[in-house]
Amino acid sequence: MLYGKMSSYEDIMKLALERGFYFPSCEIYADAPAGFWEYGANGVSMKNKFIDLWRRELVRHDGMVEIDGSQIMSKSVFIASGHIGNFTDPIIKCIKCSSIFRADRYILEETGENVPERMADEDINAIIKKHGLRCPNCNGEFGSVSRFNMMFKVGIGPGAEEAYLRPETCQTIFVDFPRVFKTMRGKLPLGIAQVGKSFRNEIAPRQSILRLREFYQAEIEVFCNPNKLDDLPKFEEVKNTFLRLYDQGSITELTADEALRKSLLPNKMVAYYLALLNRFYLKTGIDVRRTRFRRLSNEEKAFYASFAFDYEVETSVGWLELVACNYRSDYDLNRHAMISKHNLEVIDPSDQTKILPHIFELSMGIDRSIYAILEHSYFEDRERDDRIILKLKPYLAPMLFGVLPLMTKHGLSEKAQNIYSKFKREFDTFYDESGSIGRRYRRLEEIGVPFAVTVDKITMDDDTVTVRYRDTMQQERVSVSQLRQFFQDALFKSYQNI
RNA sequence: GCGACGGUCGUCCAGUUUGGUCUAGGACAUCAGAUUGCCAAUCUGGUAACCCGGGUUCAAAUCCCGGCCGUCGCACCA
Repeated sequence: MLYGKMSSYEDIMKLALERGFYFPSCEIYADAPAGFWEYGANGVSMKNKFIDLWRRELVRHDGMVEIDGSQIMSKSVFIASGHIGNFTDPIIKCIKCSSIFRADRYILEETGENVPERMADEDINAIIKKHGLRCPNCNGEFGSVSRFNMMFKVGIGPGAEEAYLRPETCQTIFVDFPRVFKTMRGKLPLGIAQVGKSFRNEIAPRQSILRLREFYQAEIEVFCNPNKLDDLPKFEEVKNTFLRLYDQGSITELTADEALRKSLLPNKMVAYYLALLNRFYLKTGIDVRRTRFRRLSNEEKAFYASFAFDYEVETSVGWLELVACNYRSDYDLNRHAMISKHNLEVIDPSDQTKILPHIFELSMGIDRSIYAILEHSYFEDRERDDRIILKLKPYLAPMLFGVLPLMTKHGLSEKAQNIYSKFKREFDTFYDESGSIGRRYRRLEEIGVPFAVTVDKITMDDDTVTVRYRDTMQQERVSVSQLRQFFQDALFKSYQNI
């Protein structure tokens, strides 16, 4: 690889701030809350292209349907989903030093007494009193139990009717399932996908876009017949895809097929989607040798999951969870059917049986993925060339090429602006005549622009330009009339060759 | 949320110990001009900051209080 130094969180943070990939929300105000970040121009462009890639490699590839649902959903949705019952944690606060503890855990730890999830606050208070529990930090007394929920509550309309910002995008997919299945003439298995924002009131948001209170998810919910998880002909096309499975401290690399035969994966349905996911991340330019699928233990996995794999990537801040792959069984549809009193069963057309589908999901964190791509693409060499290069794939780079006149004299500016105008609606490109040519090349490299088009004196004679390659710094002469084809090919080839 | 430490141009840093000489300095970046004309060259000039609020004082970037944010640790993490 080019250059020795590993990129760090600080490098990426600095680049993001200086070059407008992302930055803190409301930053001109002192009361700007933590956990909210904005994408700037370069960040948005890259994020949009990431989502496009996700659509190509997963949604379209697999014939899924995509929806775009509301971010605010009714209270009933979250009663059904379990977020209100399971995620209002009882907490106790020390009156003296203000330390906060999970009441149920603390009581269990100190007394061995089990606190059921739905125990009333008064009963919990009584237990604390009975055992005379005090703050372990300062021996102060505890105040009475209060509730903390990770969801943001909102009041709808003048009556302030209780509703919540969704803590995961998938809930809209679940509640929309019957209509989407009908209107899209659905057949099992059916993938329903969604990109959008989710909201969690994290206690301690940290590390910029790695742990946000408002964040982007790209979720895929595959609705399937639980009796046919191994009846999946399309598995053949991915069976030789290599997967890196992590278990008991070590990573095993083997094909999806082998993983199935060794029972490291439960069925073809899961193996198929993990393989697709792996292929997708290969195309993002993340170094897949630094990724793994980690099977979660019973203690780690979410309450709705019967088994779960996390797709993780190694970065300078440790292993980062990018995608949660959960087998949610019929938990969600079952609960929504029960609470809403709608029958959510469908006919599996393949054998005309009526079933409540099971769900396997790929829940992707977009912000973290963007970060991981940036970090794995960042290279610098301070000693030799003093270059910082973001080696983004051309189809993910914020800009595909810059148009630069070698000098501003002899009509070169005008010629270059002409070329820029010709392509600006078709490609992400921009014009720059400020500073020396070398400086302009460096600026492009730093935000990952893979090509530079330079207009020189020869251009004025024969209408050719030089195209410079970011990674090699090599140049070739291309006729202006061939530029469109050149960039279309470049995009296509970079995409095909992976 | 708790604890420790910190917060000065876009970025990094000096200045805070001992209040005044700070009308806040430098480097890089950026903008304009000159010059060169294919890899961060040079010269000239410019833009640009003391996190917010309150207090002490003749005087606050500097001291005090509160808040916010950041880093780390604990806790949390669907």
